[in-house]
Amino acid sequence: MRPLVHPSIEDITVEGILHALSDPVRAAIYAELAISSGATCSNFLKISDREIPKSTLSQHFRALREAGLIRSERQGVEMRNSTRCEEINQRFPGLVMAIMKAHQVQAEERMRASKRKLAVSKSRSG
Amino acid sequence: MRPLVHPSIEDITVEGILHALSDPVRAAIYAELAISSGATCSNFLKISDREIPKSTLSQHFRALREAGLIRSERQGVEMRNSTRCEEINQRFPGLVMAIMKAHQVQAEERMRASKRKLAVSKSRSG
DNA sequence: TTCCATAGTTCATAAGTTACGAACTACTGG
DNA sequence: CCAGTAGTTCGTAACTTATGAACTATGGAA
Repeated sequence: MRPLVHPSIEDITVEGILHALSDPVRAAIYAELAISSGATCSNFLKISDREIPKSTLSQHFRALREAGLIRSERQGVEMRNSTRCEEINQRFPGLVMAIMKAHQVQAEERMRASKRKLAVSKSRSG
Repeated sequence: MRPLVHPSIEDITVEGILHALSDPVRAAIYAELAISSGATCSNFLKISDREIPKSTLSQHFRALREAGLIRSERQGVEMRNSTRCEEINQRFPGLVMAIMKAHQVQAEERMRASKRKLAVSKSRSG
């Protein structure tokens, strides 16, 4: 089994970061990790109402890791993941924060939209 | 020929923006447009020392347009392109600016790196 | 008009990327 | 050593992207 690859800070690219975070599942994983550092992969088998197969999840973690966004370390039988946000923020100040903030804005909008929709369907049926 | 698609501001997604700007050619086009608004597609047939086939370029413009990053308008025989940065900045404050800034940091680093390399090869040969 | 040139789009397809089930490896406790 | 849990790898099907060739759209000249 090949060892985990973590790019050194100067090998991290903007393209890589953007690509990694342009996937909604990976963005959600990253956001969650930013809050609760040290989570394992299988903590995310269910994310935002979707079941993710574990092989897919493994690939998502690899993508985040090889883009330089997270660090993964084996701890016994499981994997502890944490963000590399301080490092990245030093190299690309404000980048990751702006992206996370935008994702949050969007999540809030979607929540509002789904509430509106629910209200409309209730008023139609009732 | 199907008409140009420009998403309305509320249909623009963070995923879409990140994906569009995760390609170095598209990021370069966008950066250039941010400075010199109104450029045409064929202004970019050569970008950062690379020849881009015009069909490929057309697809890149479509990607930027459908992600909501640029607006394209036919003007006579050509297409005038401009960024939608004010709109986007209203919805996702700071996002696009942070990305552009990061791309710039990286471009500067690469320039420094290539200069160092050149100096090394000169000192070896001389 | 008709024809030509310029600017860009579309289409077919080849090349590359991603998703996911099945089979694997790695570690732990009994 | 075995069983169980956590995660990885591999094969392949599905999707995406790049590009040449053929097309559309527009404007000007004959």
